[in-house]
Amino acid sequence: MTTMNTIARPVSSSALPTVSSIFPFNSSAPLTTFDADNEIYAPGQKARGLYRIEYGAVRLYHMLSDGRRQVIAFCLAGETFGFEATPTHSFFAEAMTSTGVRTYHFTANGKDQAELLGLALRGMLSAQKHILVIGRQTAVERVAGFIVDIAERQGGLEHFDLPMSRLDIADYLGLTIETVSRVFAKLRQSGLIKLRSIRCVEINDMSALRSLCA
Amino acid sequence: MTTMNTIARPVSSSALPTVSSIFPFNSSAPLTTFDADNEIYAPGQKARGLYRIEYGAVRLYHMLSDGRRQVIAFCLAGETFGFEATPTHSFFAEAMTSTGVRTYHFTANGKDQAELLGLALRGMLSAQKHILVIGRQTAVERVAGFIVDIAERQGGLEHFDLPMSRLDIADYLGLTIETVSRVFAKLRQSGLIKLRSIRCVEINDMSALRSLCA
DNA sequence: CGGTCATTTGAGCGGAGTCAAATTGAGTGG
DNA sequence: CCACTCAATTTGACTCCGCTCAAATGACCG
Repeated sequence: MTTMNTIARPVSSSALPTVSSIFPFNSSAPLTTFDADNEIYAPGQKARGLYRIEYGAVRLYHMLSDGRRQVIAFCLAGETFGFEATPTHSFFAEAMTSTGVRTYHFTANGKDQAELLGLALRGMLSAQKHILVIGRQTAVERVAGFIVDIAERQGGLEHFDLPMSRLDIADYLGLTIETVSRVFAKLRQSGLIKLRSIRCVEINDMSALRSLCA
Repeated sequence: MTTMNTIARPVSSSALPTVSSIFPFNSSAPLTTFDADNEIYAPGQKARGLYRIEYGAVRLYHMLSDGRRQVIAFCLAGETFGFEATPTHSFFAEAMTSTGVRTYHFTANGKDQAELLGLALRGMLSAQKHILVIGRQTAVERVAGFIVDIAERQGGLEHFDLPMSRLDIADYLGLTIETVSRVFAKLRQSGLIKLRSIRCVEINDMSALRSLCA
């Protein structure tokens, strides 16, 4: 049951995970499962611990009152989310596909604290880097960077499945679904990527893709 | 968004500061001073601890190779910055005005760890909220939210000085200097704010300003 | 008072958004 | 295996918010 959505996971220092992070503990909390698009938690709910994804994928997002949505992070298998600076959650967490998570609680134990601190610091850095992407990069740069990022987090294989829809990608990159679609088309027409299917991307020219990221 | 980050000095659980945070320790490290626009650290340099601002203000930013800049956070007096997920710094830190900072080092001591964790978590949340602002809000919403944020962090007075230039504001909000200037003009013409001087803002209608934040 | 730099204002452009229609594709049932 | 349905995605046409380029104004300082 460990490998369903794959994932090797060599954490290199340059490839930093999202808000979520590789979970450093051994443990065996009970497994909770969620179907696609089911809510794991919502803003205002009391935070009850950390969630480690056994299989599947999760989106964390904000929502404005008029419906505008901003996805903060995608968390993949092996990664951890649920950190909070306050006693209550600040975001929505939703399964993107059928997903299984284990919940963990931290103790005041020094080792736990140190590990949690590392996760929080990496989460902060990841969010800060995303600010640059959204604040100063063009649509092509954002999408190219996104593809490279997901490719690396999936283990760096030449092809991989996107666990998220075009709408999710758009809301993550601060774009619209149409723009994301057009950029994918452009990258495909330029020969940098191939779309084996709508959700399966094959990278033909990784270095060109990287140079597009600015 | 109504609460960009916010908040006056006493850190309540609901009130979170920027990347930087209110420093919870008593100590008396030596004071280091920087003139306006002087570098405190740069990406790649070895991180040597945390910096608490005694007076002045600091900007943390990213830079793309073609000169595009994204300010990640403004840190004001009393706040702390310099957290890193890696052994080296990831950003530029620069004094915005004449600034004095004290450097601190954390020990493996449990209390220190716990405090640092809190700072990191608040920094992460702050960055995540900024992603929403930059990814999904209009120019007017961003500037209105920014003014409210700074007003609250300056103590919630009816008027206050902006420690940063229009260019800094633009690079923080993912806009251009011209757009920031035009939005300030619009807010002034609408009677929501008054500009006592180019750097001094007076808020005439805080609730209208808040409702503009979306 | 003149010079320099920051900011504002104006005019026009363009990248990404909006609105709408066409196409693809995953299911579903016959 | 095929026909049909419905949702997701793609593509097209056009719009507009924020950007670019440029000039005017204002603030500060020797």
